[in-house]
Amino acid sequence: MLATFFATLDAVIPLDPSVKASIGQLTQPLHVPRHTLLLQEGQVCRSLYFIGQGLVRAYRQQADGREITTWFAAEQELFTSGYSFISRAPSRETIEVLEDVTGFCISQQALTDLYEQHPVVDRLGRRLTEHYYFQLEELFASQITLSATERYERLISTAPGLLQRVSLGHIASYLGMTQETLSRIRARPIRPSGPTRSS
Amino acid sequence: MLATFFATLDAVIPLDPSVKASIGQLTQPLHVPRHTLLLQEGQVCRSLYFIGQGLVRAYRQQADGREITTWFAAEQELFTSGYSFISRAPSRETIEVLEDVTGFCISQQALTDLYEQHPVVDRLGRRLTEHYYFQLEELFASQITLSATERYERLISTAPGLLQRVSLGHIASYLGMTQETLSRIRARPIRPSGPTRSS
DNA sequence: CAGACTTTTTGACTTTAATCAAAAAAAGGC
DNA sequence: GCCTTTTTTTGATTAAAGTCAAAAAGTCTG
Repeated sequence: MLATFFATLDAVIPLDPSVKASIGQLTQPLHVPRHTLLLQEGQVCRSLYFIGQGLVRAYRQQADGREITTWFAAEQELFTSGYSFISRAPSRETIEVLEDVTGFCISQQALTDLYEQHPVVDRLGRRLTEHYYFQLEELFASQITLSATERYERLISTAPGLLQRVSLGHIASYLGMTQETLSRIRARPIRPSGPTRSS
Repeated sequence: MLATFFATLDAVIPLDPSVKASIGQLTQPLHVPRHTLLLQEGQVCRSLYFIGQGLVRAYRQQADGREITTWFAAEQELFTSGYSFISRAPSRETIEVLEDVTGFCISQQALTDLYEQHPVVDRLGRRLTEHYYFQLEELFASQITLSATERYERLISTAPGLLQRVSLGHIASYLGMTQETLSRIRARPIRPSGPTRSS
């Protein structure tokens, strides 16, 4: 439903009905089944997507064939292959649908039109980009400063539902460790997380 | 000189003279000596800076007292403590002047005024944020996928001058390794970077 | 529900980089 | 220029996570 899409955007910056009308006109409904590759490495990402229902991930294929998951996106989230979409350059990442997706998409051209028609969309884009920047900044900091175990614990607290929906292999590569390491971390007894008195 | 500042902005998006006039009015000249802390952890970052001459770094202090350098900025670059500046929240990073800086700064309020006066500044901000996002994305990918040696080699090719200007301790924490590890990497014989025939 | 395929776990071993400690080299201040 | 302070290097050892291999558990599908 478009309403949830608008609600998500309104939370970033309240939009006039005229802006919403334009967005509504330029937005296409989207229905893609599991296992679909919405974008393959080397292609230019021509759309910005909004997920009403479902789950996707992006990954980069390394020279040795290994896949590194770079992000996940689920309900009420926007996604695209950022650099490719903005710069019209071939993408270095592949976008894979992990759970059937229903939602909306906006083409590059449609977004360009929106930018020209409504200056507030530039502000919306700025706010969203800022938001994603700060999120990435924290993720990066955690990668530099935390151990494998701490990164796993951080994921549990920032995205508790994800573990139940995504295979451990994908999670492990997202956390910058091997599947075996993640499996061993999970097998370890839970460490006490604070002073607990058992009288 | 303001001209180099405008040239940097013009490279992102060409600005009308009226916009430049507003920017010029709201911009303060900046002169800070080496060792100055432009921002300390816990303070709100109230300015966006442009460097005409000089070099700064940002770092986070970890619980164990260790400093992790999160970025460097030098000539013709903008910097601020992003999240703090945008959200008016206490900064988690400290900004330290490594080489005397001359440049300009714009206050939060001035930037807000600019956004209201000239919609094109929203677009400028969006483009700049996008640019920094993609840069961070690549840095993050390199952290996940590359070995310590490869990360060092990447830095040499992406920022060749930095090594001559910054201490190894700062570089090492920026690259996510210890100073000792970086020192050992540098001491190692240069590995052949391609097939070379010695007839 | 049986077999095939995929995912997760476990084990033994290796590699990479961190840690702790100290020496050597370089930079700064008087 | 000399002494102090900081930075960088070197050495020995440890810890963390990766690798390779195989077993176990879980899923999908006809």
